[in-house]
Amino acid sequence: MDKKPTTAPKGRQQPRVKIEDVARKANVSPATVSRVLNHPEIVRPELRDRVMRHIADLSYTRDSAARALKSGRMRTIGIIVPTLALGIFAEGVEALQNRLSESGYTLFIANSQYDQRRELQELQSLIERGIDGIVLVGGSHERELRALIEQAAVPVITTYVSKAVGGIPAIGIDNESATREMTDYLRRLGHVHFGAIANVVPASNDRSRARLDGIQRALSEAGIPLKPTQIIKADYSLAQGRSALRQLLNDHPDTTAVICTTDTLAIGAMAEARKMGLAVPGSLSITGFDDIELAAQMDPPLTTISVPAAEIGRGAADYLINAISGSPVPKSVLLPYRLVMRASTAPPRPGERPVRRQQARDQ
Amino acid sequence: MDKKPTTAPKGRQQPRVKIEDVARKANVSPATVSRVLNHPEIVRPELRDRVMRHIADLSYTRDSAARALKSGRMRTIGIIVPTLALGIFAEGVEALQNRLSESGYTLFIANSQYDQRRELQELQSLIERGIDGIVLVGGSHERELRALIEQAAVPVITTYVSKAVGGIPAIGIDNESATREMTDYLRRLGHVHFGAIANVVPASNDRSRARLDGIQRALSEAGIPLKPTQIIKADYSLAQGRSALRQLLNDHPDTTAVICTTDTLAIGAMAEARKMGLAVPGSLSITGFDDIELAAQMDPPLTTISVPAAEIGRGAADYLINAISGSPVPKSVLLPYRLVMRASTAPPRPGERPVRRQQARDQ
DNA sequence: TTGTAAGCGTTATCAC
DNA sequence: GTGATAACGCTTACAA
Repeated sequence: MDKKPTTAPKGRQQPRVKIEDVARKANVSPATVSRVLNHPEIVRPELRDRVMRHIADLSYTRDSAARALKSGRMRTIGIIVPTLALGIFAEGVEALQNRLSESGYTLFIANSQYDQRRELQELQSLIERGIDGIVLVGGSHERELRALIEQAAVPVITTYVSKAVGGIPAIGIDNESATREMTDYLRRLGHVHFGAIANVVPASNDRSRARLDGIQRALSEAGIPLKPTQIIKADYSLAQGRSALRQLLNDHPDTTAVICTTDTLAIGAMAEARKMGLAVPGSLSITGFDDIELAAQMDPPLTTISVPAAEIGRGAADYLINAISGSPVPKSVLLPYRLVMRASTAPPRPGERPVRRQQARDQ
Repeated sequence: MDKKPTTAPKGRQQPRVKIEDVARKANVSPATVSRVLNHPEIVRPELRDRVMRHIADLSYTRDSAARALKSGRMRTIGIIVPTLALGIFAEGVEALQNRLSESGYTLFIANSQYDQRRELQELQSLIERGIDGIVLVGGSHERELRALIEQAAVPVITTYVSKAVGGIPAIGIDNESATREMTDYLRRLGHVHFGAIANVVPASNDRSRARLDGIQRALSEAGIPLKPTQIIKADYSLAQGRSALRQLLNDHPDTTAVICTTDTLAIGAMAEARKMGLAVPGSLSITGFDDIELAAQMDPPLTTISVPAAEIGRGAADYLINAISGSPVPKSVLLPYRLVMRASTAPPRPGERPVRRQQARDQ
């Protein structure tokens, strides 16, 4: 490790060039320079050009702190994600940032590690920074959060869910409806013996909760409600997908379809199935959620729900930019998901599994 | 899509509570309130408590723009990553953010999409925002970048590489040495027929370039230099890992070891090998780089290089915090990587290959 | 059309 | 130990 210590360059040593310097060089008043920058159309073209030249010459840039102080606007948005480790959030953040950048906004990022207490602290810190808008994930938050946001009078939007909760507008998909649809699809394939693997740890993850609800309701309505032991609770790691499948099949060897609330869990489940010598989808259908890049590349490719993360990010940016400028904004934005049927699902094959199926589907 | 438009709440409508309000309520001068906040130890305890109570009562928070204007410090760091889609960057960013948050700093995030021109623009925007420090990735940048940074007199550090380039200190691993070690390891296993799959698209990716260099140099020194057709250039997608392996084996059917500069490429290569009926590691050894979560979960688990992304992020934070405060900082920080030997590598089995290959093709 | 000048909210430097 | 006061760099009435 190269540790030769040198003294760091201390902050701005050369005093920053300011508007007054430009004004002096251009022989105009600071106000004119400011106008050239902010309302070029009201400055005489000839003068404007001269000023602009000097601005470029001195490579002058405005001090954003001073601007913010004067205008009350930071041109800054904050986002708090549970974690960046999940590609789905990373993708949304990236899209958000790109769109904001186009509009001259900059993005503060913070992460809560799925800890609502910490989310509140980060929000506090963001608000103190004077952000003009805030992006959250999901609808499950600490009590104080709403008061904090209201007091700061900062526009807010929550993402990856579709229903406004507690007055906070949302942009995202209907998670419950998505897993309902997935469940129905599997039912139509002929499956009767289901299992669910859900990343409902921690409990604050309301997206996964909704996904699990969708599965449970669809099956209840179909008259084959899930028993508690048919629901394996996990976090979002691949390893837990593995152990969850093992546990599920241990308790319910007749399972023919496993619905996971996350691709990562599904991929773990697939890996375990392979290890157990179970053919997918021959002996066991497995489904995921999110449609991460890897899903399509699995062997077999994973049937899953595609979540429009980039659109969510862009939409959140647009929402906030409009809200800040006082433009009309929707109460919430429901984005479509897509059920992507690939090769990890198929009709169950009666007879081939330990347990008899009265299934009528042909192969 | 729920589109009922409502009028957005416009910016701060209630005037923000300021230091003067607290001062009036507490019957002290604004200066005292400021001191309570910034140097509590020099204020009479009794007075201090009273002021603090009123601060809490009004839930007063300091205006960061005004503070920044006065102090010249924004307590803000910026980072520009090529993309957030790569887990390795997301992990580093998260660690960076966590450490900064502990120290009262907030992180601006921007992404360049591997476009150096865009990196420069984002940097410009960050500097205008008055950031106190900047984190970059890699050592390959636009010409103007250095001048910009120097002029702004902002401490900077580049990450995921270990050598300071052009006066910009670095924190990360020695990528070239890592692949060298990987290559040597495979050589010791007995491999002679190598192939490399490198994500050297786009060319600005100097980390991958260094990784490829490591492979090439190690093999040159061993007297078995790689032919151009033994090097497949790719981007960083799994799909390209697949096609790269196919092309490689097409041109060089006798290949027994494939070194990839990225886990994702390696996983793609493994998937393709399986599809071609090639046993890994029996017929073909495959290695990755990064040690993403999935690597250990593959079947077989992937031999790879573990990159300490979280340490890089934390280290970058510490570096900048020290640099900003004028504390001594190292010229660069070389972090150790780890060669993680798992089951995707084994000694070559001469003679067994050609036959299998044919069988695989015919299927 | 351009210049003058008054703040924006905070903190540091002075007096007291 | 505490209070008045003067910046920090910019924008915008208002005046010219």
